[in-house]
Amino acid sequence: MVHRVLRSEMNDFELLSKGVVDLIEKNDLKAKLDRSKREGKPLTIKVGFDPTAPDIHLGHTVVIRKMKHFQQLGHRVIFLIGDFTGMIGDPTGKKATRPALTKEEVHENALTYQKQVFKILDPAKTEIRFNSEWLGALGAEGMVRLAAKYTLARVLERDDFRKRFEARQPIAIHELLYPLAQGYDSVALQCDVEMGGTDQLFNLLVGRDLMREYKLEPQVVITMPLLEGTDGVEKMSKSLGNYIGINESPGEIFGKIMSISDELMWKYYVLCTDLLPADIEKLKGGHPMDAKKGLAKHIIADFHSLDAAESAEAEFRKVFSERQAPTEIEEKSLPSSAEPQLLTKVITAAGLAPTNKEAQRLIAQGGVLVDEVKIDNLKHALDASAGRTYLIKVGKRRFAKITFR
RNA sequence: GGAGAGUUGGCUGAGCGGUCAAAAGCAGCAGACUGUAAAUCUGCCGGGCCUUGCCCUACGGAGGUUCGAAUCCUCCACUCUCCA
Repeated sequence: MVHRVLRSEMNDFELLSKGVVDLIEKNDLKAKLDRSKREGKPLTIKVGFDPTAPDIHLGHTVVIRKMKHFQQLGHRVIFLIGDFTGMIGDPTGKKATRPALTKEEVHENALTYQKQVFKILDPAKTEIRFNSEWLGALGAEGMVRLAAKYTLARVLERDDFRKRFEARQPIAIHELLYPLAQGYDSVALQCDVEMGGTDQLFNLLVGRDLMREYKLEPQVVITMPLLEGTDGVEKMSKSLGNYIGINESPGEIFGKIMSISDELMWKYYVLCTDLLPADIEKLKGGHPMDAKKGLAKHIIADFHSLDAAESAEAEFRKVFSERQAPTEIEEKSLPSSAEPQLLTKVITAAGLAPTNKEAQRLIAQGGVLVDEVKIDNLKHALDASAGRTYLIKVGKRRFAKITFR
């Protein structure tokens, strides 16, 4: 419904270029769109995904949302899973090379991807492909021939490589082959458009060059902004722990959205909702907290439902604004004993703190409430006879109802 | 192949042979405040122990020197630089 509004108020080119960072070349895209309309032939759009991280978060959805826009205009969208490149493994940093994925794992991950990605994309209009299909067939000889089409100097133009090179950090040879392999995907699929985050710009442009080498019409390259994670600084990623996964519970998403800074919220509005730019401007006049709640609800409605969004908001108000216990509290059973048990031990046993030491700190800092009463005595012990139940609150948002049995 | 530099806690990055569970910053956690799990301020930030202290594990790996080693020596692994 929202996208209908978008379409009716923008022409195709405007919709497709909304929010993009790079669009190379504008005129190429216009020409392709015109020709597609004239000949009734949809364009082929490719976006590649890493098979090792099948948890889709909001950062991924920025590009996926753009894929959806292409779909809405009737184009052919290819969700490309980089199983070949994934099998080689990307040895970033000092850690050992990632264990190569087996075929089974790759397919399992692909299914996980599908389940999530179809919350945004239209399954009927999405083609899922694996690049091992053509890269595997290339063989060593083909790979060498492919490598012959590019030079080291050109590869080192890539900012990422140059920085690492200048910082004297290791670069393994096969990493240099990555852009080539990715570019070859475009050759094999004869893409009209390839999209990615701004960090992908170089790889996408290599695709353009390689297509020329193979006498194909070069693809249009579109990059989308990278979405900062909940910390507001680093790009959203699972390994940094600053991500909001689309499979997370409504309550979790709501809280995480509320934790982003006021400034960052507007970027999320542009990139993670289909609201019209004009409507977003209007929101800026209101109270930031209301705008942020609205954002959280939009996002939850996309991946869960409107109802879920409403109840997540109610729950948030209850727990954080009114500081009450949440409606649903995790229940834990612990073995009873005749002797009273130290609160610190109980907290750790209930999984509310990772270690005893941590539990002690939490108590010392006044972060622990038992049955709504603050406990600041490290040696506080609970009557642990069978049947006793306590409501323990640790910090602002960790609750557990524990029962001794 | 030769010469040299380096490897420290989740990350960045200091560390004179004892006063090092290891500076500082970031991240994280807690408290206060508030408009939110925003911002700001304060505190905490390896683990164990009914804990004012004691014990265990930790500075790439394995040995060694020493009363004592993150700090010195040897070997190994890995990374980088320069020369070929």
